[in-house]
Amino acid sequence: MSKRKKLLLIDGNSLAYRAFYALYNVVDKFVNNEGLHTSAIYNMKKMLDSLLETHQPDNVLVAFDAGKTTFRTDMFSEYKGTRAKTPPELLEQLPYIREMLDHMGLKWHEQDNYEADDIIGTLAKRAQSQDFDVVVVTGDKDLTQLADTHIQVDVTVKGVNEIKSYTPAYFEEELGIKPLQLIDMKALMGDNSDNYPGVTKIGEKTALKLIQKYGSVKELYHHVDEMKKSKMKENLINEKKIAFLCYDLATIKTDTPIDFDLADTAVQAQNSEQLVAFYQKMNFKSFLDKEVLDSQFNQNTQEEIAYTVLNTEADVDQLPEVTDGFVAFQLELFGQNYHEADFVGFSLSINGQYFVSSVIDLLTTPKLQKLLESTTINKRVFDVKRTIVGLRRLGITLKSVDFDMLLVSYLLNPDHNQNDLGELAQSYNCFDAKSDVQVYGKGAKKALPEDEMLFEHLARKVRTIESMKAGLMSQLTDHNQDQLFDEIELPLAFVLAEMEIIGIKAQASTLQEMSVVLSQQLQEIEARIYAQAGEEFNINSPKQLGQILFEKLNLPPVKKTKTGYSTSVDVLETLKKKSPIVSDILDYRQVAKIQSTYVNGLLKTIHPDQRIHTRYLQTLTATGRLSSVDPNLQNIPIRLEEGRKIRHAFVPSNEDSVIFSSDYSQVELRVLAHMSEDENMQEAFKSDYDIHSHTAMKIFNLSSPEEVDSNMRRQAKAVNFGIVYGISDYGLAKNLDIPRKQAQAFIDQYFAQYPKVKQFMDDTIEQAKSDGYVETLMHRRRYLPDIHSRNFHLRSFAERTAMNSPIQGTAADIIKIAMINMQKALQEKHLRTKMLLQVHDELIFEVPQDELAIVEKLVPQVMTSAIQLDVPLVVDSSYGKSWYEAK
DNA sequence: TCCGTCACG
DNA sequence: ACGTACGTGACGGAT
Repeated sequence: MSKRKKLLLIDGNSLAYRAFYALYNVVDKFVNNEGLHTSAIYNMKKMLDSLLETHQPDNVLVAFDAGKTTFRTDMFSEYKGTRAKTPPELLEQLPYIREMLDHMGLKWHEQDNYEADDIIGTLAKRAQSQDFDVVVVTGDKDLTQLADTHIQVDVTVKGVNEIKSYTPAYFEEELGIKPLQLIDMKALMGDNSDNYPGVTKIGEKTALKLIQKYGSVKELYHHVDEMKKSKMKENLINEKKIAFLCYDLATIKTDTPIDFDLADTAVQAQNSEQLVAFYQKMNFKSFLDKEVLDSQFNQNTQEEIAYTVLNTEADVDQLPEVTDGFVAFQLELFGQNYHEADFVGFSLSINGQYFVSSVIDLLTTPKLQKLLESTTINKRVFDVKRTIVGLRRLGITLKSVDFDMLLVSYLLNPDHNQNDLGELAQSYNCFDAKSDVQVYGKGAKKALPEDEMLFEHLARKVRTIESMKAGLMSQLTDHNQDQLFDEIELPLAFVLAEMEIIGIKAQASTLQEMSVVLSQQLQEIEARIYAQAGEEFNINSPKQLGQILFEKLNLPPVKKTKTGYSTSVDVLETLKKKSPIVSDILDYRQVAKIQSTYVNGLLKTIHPDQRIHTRYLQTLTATGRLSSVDPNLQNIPIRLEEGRKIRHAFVPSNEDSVIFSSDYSQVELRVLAHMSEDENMQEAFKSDYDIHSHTAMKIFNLSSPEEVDSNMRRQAKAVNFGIVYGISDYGLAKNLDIPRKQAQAFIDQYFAQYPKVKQFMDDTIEQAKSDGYVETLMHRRRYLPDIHSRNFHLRSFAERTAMNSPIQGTAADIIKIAMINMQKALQEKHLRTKMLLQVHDELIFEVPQDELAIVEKLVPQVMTSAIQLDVPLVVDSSYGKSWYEAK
């Protein structure tokens, strides 16, 4: 006897509502980083797990309602017309529930014109005839009409664990009718929540009595004349049509035209990798962290590690000679900022043996220093730049590095930029080393553990670096990224380390003088604002400011944020005319920003050597750009004169030098011209036209540059920017403050004039869809899983990202190559000129006067020849006695 | 720790 | 109908 298979049919909408309202009182506690509510997703996951556990189904289908209009609304336009709108906090979660089902290997379906009920009814019948036992799970009693032999309908009472199971027998016992007679009952009594009326004055009790007596609506009307005279009889006769309409409305379809097979609902293996990524996106710590990881550790860290502790120079002398040609090395620091963080210790692996120490000075013993500075023994590390800078503080110059676990992981997937060795390894399913948080704790509790625990942690780190190398390097080759790592990122780390170590001189006195002036200004503006507001309040508080502007002064609130009124610049700009206080607030904001972020902020970061040593994050951005922290020297003001003055504080080390700056002109558009191979665009750059004027001619259909006025050029410039960002009519319209139709017309005209740009954009999106990622010229990758999302917002975002990333990323590749070549050129020519900063398309140097003539030629020459494109690269340079004057 | 705001390319 | 320009970091305030 063959065992019947089991099919679980789930009413997705009903369950999602249950999941959502069960956590309604804590709905705001379930919000992920991006502000998305996650309560229903979270609870749905728990419910699904519980259902799968209980029923152990072979097949599962989760059915959803497709939309408001169905064949039932065609029959009766008010059908479900009184339903309250789905709360937005739930609505936004539905796409993610579907995504989660995909990751879980469960099929889901929705179908235009039909409700979830009809999909369920149809499949239930189909499965019944194909030797399945069917369980329907829903919160909606209507579905109980499906109960039959081998079809059981479970109606949720509370959660999913408390249910009422409807079988034909239970039906008979409970109501004295058969399941299908429920439809007849509904025809008479109607349904309030679905908003169809039934026959006047007939409710559940009367309907049940009538159906028990006559068996069906049809039979009832057969005998309606025989009924004795009553108001009810009148109603029944008058509303016969309604009764039959309601009969049809209540009937769940069992012949929905479904375009897939029952076999397609077989439960698939869940995709753990995608699920983990999904949990991370949702911030579902409980599903991810503790239990999962801890159990992994218990199972996987069985393998012990033996290590030798080095305490004295004599211990170091006992170290074996390196015979493998390489060592793994970890320099442990307490804190992120390696320019000043305390040393914790170090570990290394030599010929498969592990050595650890917390005596940092042992690194400067001749044997170890020689090892680290050796040009023949390769070093394998996690975060080479951190290691270089840290060691330099001890007077050691790290040389010959052939593997950086962090850098390689980042190139393989820029999302894998976890700055923590243990966590990164864990994401690759290597559970040798714990994360630093697991060992050191976090926040106020962060502290060094006992020696034994620390030493084991350090030993495991180097073992992890070693064990990860082969796999990661071979993936690098698979990705065609060997050159990107060997010739760009790895050498760049050494260049960046030098720049960070040198730092840039910042004159505290200049900033302090500014601080005095700014404080004075702030006080004056503040007084004016208080006078106009009629009270004192905290201008820096958007909440208090909103109350003053929009409640007390009754200015019209233009835009709202999640938490209240928006008081951002564009809002205030539109309110400027209405009240003079608005201009004062804008001024206050501007001055306060300069004071707090730039004057006071920068003052705090000046080291005793009078210099600022930023850290470039080489493994952070999704596109391949660098970022700069502690402090960020890539967003020093320049656009407005008041802020630009900050640049007066950045000066050369000595009086005989100048600050010299070179920047690429229109590098992203040139990259686009190259990558798209668009002849019109390439022609503009080859002929050295003003690209924005050129675009203006194209989109405004002009025949000569003289016809381009400044407004046309401004708009064309915005279009050019838009193109690089992955244009949309909406975005362009907002930026230019023009109607969307006109924005669309600009875009259409642009693409007509630069047809291969359009082709390039389309191809890039296609590539993202088929490969899952996009690439730069140097094969830097970015994965875009949301390109397949059925959520419009996410999908559109992924599409724009697909268009932008290869362009922004290639520009990043180019300047990185230029920086490596630049450093080499300065060294080879024995110049004293130092490269100090990089600001995405700009390099800043400190140049002794007597080298100025050379550098003025050398820098542009190196930058423009970094890569050979089909269009020329152009560099503009300038210099002065401070960064301010290098403009 | 998150949010709104604003500085840069 | 939906509802956004791409990439970053730091600050003060609110929670």
